[in-house]
Amino acid sequence: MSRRNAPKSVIKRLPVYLRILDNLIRRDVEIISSRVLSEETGFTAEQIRKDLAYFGAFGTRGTGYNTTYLREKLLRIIGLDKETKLVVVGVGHLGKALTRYNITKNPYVKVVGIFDANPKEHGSEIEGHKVMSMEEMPRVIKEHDVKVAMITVPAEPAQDVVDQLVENGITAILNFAPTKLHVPEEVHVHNADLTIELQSLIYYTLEDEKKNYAE
Amino acid sequence: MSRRNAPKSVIKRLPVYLRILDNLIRRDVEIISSRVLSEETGFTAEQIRKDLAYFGAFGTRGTGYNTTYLREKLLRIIGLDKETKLVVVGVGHLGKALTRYNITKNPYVKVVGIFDANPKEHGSEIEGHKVMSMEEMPRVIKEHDVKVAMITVPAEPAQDVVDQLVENGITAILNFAPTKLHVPEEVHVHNADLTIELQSLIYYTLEDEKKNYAE
DNA sequence: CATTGTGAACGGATTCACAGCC
DNA sequence: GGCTGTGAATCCGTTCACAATG
Repeated sequence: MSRRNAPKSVIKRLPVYLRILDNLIRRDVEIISSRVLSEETGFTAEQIRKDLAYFGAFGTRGTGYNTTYLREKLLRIIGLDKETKLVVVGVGHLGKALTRYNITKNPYVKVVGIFDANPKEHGSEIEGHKVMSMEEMPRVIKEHDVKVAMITVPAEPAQDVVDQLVENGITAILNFAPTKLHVPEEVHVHNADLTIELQSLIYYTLEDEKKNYAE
Repeated sequence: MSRRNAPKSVIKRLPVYLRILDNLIRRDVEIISSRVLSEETGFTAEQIRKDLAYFGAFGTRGTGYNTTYLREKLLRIIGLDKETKLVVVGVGHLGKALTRYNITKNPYVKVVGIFDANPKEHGSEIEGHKVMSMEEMPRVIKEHDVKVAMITVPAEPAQDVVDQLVENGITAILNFAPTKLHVPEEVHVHNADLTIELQSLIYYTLEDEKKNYAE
């Protein structure tokens, strides 16, 4: 069955399923029902079945899903069946931590270039990877045919950095800079904005205090 | 006009508006139309007007919105008109970086406690704040009446940490641990999961390669 | 008979279109 | 005239209910 254009919300859930399956397989669980997946993920069983059905019929009626088989299908669907190359731009505290996290914890992803505008950082190492100058970025992206970038620069230079990335062939950007990025339609941006998450969370702490907002 | 129960999607956009307003005010812009806000945020002008209308009529027909006035309203709506106290649990590389980020970049938020299970971290400082043992957490939360927590512990201990937080009165959790947290209905969790963001992004890099997934 | 896979019904959020107002 | 505020129409994702099937 071929890929129908699944909604974004579905795509965001696929990595969750993958993570649960990894855990189950580690515990030698071979079969899993949508009901149990539901308990593990917090999504409804119907939703899980429908999500998977966007890409094919992977289960067995009356039984459930084979964990190993489903995991392999998900890897293929998400695009993790082959290693994804990644460049990182910006190595402040957060950039360093996130880069380290990706290098050590994300087996499906390979960091092939780390860049920063600050010359003081050039040549320093993060988990054995040297930080390079921005000038080297185009060469590295082309050399490895990189499509995915993570940026953790401040808000001000972010758009300029993104323009350079897009110009050199990047089509997917994980943005930690606290700003809206403008990119061509074919380029995908996922924003991971700490401040927005935290502030919208704070909203709910006063949810029950029924207050007035005009005057 | 009083707060009607606005959808989650609206709440997530409020901090975006706030950030744009902060920038505009810094540039001495006094009036802004929903159309220009639309260009700055990427949301449609109608959506912006509707979002704001959930909380009141803050604009002037024929003119637009007064930036300073709207900013103040938004601060009040989100709950940022008074300082929000925050505790942090887990100070690995990522926890340290995020804590630093909050202390230095988030003026509306005040970190009142940083905790870690690892005794080696106890007494070490992050931007002048001492890291404490988990045993001190209940006291600090009660002393400051803290409602919001950020957790950056590994997946395994995350649920246990969350249970402790909830037990001590935390009602809002920003979760960086790569796992689903189970909490009572009245507790709000926002997940900020790097791996999920990155993996779902990778999906889109192969969007155009029309492939088959069942064999 | 348990569980998947799926068309139909539902509901919530976005967009449309325009009335209301400065 | 221009821009906000908003009911109505639309779109899209979730839930429901059940047919299909190992």
